[in-house]
Amino acid sequence: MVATWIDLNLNPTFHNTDDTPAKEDQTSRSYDDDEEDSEDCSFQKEVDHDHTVGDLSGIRNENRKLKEMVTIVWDNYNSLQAQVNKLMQEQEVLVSNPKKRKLDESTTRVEQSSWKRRNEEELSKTGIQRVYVQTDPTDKSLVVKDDYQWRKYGQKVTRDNPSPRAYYKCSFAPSCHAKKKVQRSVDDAGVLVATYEGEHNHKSRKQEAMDVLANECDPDQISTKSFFNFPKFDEVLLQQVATYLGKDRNFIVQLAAAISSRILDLDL
DNA sequence: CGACTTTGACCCGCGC
DNA sequence: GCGCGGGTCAAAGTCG
Repeated sequence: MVATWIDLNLNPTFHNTDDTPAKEDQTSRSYDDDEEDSEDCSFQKEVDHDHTVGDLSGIRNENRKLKEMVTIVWDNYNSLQAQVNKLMQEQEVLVSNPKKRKLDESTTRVEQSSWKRRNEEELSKTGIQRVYVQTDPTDKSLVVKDDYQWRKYGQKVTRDNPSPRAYYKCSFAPSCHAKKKVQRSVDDAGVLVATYEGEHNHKSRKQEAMDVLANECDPDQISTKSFFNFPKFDEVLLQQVATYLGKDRNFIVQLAAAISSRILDLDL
């Protein structure tokens, strides 16, 4: 049994698209080898330097591609989330307002949509935004993860809902006046309803991460130090991507194949 | 030890 | 004025 250490880090060799292990072999030479052939040490340094520069530009390209992919995934996620919220709001309007439901049933589709639009406009006018999040119904926590950091300051049981309502302030309070209320839906205990009030006067964690990433991609800002200190990325997004990839059979099969081929390479 | 959560008490607006 | 209910405060507890 050969003990094999597998480097699962996103090291500079992962983007090596031409599948030439010769370069990798050069960089992974042992220190003993370097001591033995000290004559061509300077030459070796040059080769290593060129190789490192090549690696860095490769990482830079890879970083750009990843950023583009993440942006696309994030935009798709947001548009889907907006559609879900819209549907949930329409459903809640019909359930929570029997008078309006009766009225809506007897009116035309055009009238229905115009009334709903007015309702949404009223919400946006007051600066209140409602977000619906599907969660595990058995999970009793009132936590809605978003790009901001919140501090819980109260919890109340309200008359119209057996589920308690949690009150959050932005962690940057009192300088930031943003607030949110989180309560389970009366109709579906698996749905958390987050009501946002006020606007943040600072950047979200995602925006900060994107800024850092943008700086990382800037060729003028490039340094080996910043490359290996991977930016603090949006945890939620990362978790979602990880979950998605974990469910993808093809990805798992390809990952297993890549790992096994790497093990075989190391044994040889 | 600081940041955060919990929870009972308090405040305040609204309807009667 | 009184009671009710939603929102907030603040002390105590918890956690890393």
